Amino acid sequence: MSVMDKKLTIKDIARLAGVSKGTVDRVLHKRGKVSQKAFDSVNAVLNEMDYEPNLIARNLKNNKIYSISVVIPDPSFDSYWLPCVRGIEEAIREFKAFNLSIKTHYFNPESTKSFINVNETVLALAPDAVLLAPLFYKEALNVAEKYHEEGIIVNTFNNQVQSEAIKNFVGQDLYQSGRVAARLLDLLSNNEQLAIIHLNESYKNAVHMQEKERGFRTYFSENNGQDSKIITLKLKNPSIETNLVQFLEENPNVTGVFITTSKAYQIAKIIGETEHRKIAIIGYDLIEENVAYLKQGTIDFLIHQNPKRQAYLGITCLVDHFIFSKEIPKTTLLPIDIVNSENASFYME
Amino acid sequence: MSVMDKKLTIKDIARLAGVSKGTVDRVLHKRGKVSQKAFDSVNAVLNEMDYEPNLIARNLKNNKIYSISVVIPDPSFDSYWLPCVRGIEEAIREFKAFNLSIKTHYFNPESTKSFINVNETVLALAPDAVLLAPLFYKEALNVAEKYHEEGIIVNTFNNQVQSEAIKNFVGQDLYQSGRVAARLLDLLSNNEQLAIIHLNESYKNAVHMQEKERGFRTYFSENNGQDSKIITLKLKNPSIETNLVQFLEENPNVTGVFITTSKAYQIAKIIGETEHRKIAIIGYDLIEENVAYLKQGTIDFLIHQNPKRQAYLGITCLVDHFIFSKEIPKTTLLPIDIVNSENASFYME
DNA sequence: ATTAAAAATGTGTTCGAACACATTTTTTAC
DNA sequence: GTAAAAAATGTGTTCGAACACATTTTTAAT
Repeated sequence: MSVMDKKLTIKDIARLAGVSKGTVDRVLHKRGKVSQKAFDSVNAVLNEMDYEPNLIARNLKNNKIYSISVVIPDPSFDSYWLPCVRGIEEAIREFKAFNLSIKTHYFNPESTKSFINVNETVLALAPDAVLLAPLFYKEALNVAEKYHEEGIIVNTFNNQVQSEAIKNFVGQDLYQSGRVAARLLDLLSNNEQLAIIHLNESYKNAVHMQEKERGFRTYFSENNGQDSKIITLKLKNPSIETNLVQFLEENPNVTGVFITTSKAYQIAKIIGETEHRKIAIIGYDLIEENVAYLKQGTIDFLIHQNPKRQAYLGITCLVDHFIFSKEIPKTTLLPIDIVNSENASFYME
Repeated sequence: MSVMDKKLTIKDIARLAGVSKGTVDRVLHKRGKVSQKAFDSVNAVLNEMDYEPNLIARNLKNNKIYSISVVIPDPSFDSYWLPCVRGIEEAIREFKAFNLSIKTHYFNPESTKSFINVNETVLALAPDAVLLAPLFYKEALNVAEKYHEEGIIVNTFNNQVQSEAIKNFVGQDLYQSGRVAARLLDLLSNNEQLAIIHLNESYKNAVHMQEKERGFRTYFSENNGQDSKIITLKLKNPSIETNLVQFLEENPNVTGVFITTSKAYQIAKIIGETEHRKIAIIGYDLIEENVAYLKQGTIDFLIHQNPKRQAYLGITCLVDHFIFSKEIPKTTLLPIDIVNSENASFYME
C-alpha cells in the first residue's frame, strides 16, 4: 500500500469503477438509485483506495450561510467575560473564509429575566446553533429544551448543565480543580488549618462552588485521613471584612485559604492589610485585580479557567461540525492551569 | 458602514467598478495592463467595501503540492520526542484537505553526524520548508544556512538558535521558566538552601540549562537580595548517586532541588530512598517516570514544555503561510505550564 | 486615413464536490 | 410485444479565484 502523492477525486473513483461521477456521488451519500452491481464496484474501489473528499471543494459549493448565536453575560457587568469576547472574535477571524454568521448577544449576569429575554430573542432569530454560557441552571435547562425543539444545536461552556438537549460542553472539571488547589495548599501550609471561602456569590454559582469544595475536601481526606481541619466560610458584602478578620482571630492556626470564586483579591486586600502571619491564598481567574496581588505576593496561586479558549473552542466545535462535518464531542475538558507570579503573563496573551 | 451578510466576490467588485473580473484580478495582483481610469475605479470600490478573497476558492485552484520536511530526534532514543510525532500527525490529519506533503526524518540525538546526514538527505529532497529541532547549535546554524541558500524556509522548535536563515521559533522562554521554578521553590522551602542540578547531559543542552539557571538565580537575587544560598551541581552517570548522597550529607540545610533536565526521576528515586528530611523537587517534562514520582509525591512540580503543541504549531505556522498566505512570526512562545499530581492528566492528552 | 503594434479589457476554463436535470436502461403491466 | 412506469446512470452547472487566451480599444507610424 503506497502513499498516494496526488489525492483521489470523485472523477478518479468513477473512472476506476467504470461508472460516472454521479453514481459515485450517490454511493458516497447513500442517495440510493444505484444498482447492486454499480454499488459493489464503486465500493470495491473505495475500500481499495480509501478516498477522502476534498473539504475545500465541498465547502466552496455549499453556499448556505451557517448562523451561530453566542449568548454570554455582558462583560461590562463582569470583566471575567471579556476574554470570551476576544476568543469569539479570534474564531470569527480564523473562519471568515467560510460561510458563517456569528452574532453575540449579552445578558445581565445578575438577572435571570435578562437571560430568558435574550434567549427568547435568539430563539426568534432561528440560528443553526447557539453557544451558551448557562449561568442559571434551571432557566438554562428550559431554554436549551426550547432550542432543541426548534432543531437548533445547543452547545455550552463555562457552566455544566446536564441535558439531552445540549450537544457539547467546554470547560473544566471543577471537582479536579478543587483537588489542584488542595494539593497546592497542602504543599504550602504545613498541614495546619485551612479555610474554603465562598465569596459574595449568589445561588447561580452554587454548583460551581460545591464541586470545587468537594474536590478540595476529598483530596485531604484521601491524603491525610481527616478533613476536620478544613473550615468552610461563606462571606457576603458588606460584612466580608469584619467576618473574615474575626474568623482569623478566632482561628489562629489557619495558614491557608482557598477562594472558590474570582474575587480572591478582596480577601487578599484584607489579609494583606490586617494579618501578620503568612496566610497562603489560592483563587481563580486572571482578572486584573487578582494578578496584581499575585505579582505582589499576597496571592500565591491562581487557577486559570481560560475563558477565552473555552469560548474559542465552543465556536470551533460548531464550525468543525457544520463545515467539516465532524461529530460533536459530548464534553471538551480544558487543562487546569496553575498560575504564579512568573508565568501569569503567558496566559493573558 | 454596515456589516455585509454576504461576502463580496471578484465578480461583485467588477460589477460595482464597471469593469470585468479580469481587470479586477489584474489590479488585485498588480499584474499591470490596466488603464489609470480602470485602476482608480476598482481601487475606489476596494477601499469602500474592503474585499477579502475567498481562501477556499483560491486554494482549490492552486494545485501545487507544498512539501514540508520535519527533522527531529528519533523517539526511540528519547521518548521526550514521542509527543512531537503525535503533534505532527495531528497537524497532518487536520490539514489533509490541502495540498500538503509532510514527511518526518529522524536523527540520533546523541550524534551530530547523524544530524548532519539527515539534513543532507532532506536538502537533497528540496522541500518547500523544513521544521527543525536544532539540538546542536553550531551544526544547526550551518544547515539552516544551507537550506536558506536553496530558498527553503527553515522553522525551528524546542531549541532557540539565533540566525537570519531561520524564519520562526516555537518554544518556551527558558529564562522565565527558571523563574517559575524559583517562585515555586521559594514558596515551598522556607528560604533554606537550594540546589540546581544539571543532570547527565552533554553539551547539546548547555544553553538550555544555562538560561534556566539564570532565570532561577535572578528571581532569588531580586526577591531576597542574595543568591549565595543556591548551589549548582553537575551530576553525570555513573556517579550520580554517590555524589548526590554526599552532597546532601554535606549540606543539611538544602530543602529543595531544581533539576534543569527531563531526568528528575533519577534524583527523585535517590532522594526517596535515602533521605528522611523533606526535600522539594522540581523538574521538567511529563515523561512517564517523572509523572509516577509526581503522583507519589516525591516530585512536587513538573514544568511542562508541551512538545506536542510545539511541533503542532511549527507545522500550522507553515501551513498558514503556504495556504493562507499569512506572514510567519519570528517567535511563538508557549505558556510555561505548572503541573502537580492533580492536573497532570490534562496535559498528557 | 489606413494599418500595424501595443495596450487594455473581456471571456472561458480549471480546480472537486454537490446536486439538478437529462438520458438511458430495466422492469412491469396488459 | 409494446407502452408506460420505474430505476439507473450520465451530463452539466455552480461555487470563487486564477490565469490563459481572445477580443476590443487605443496609440503610433506611414
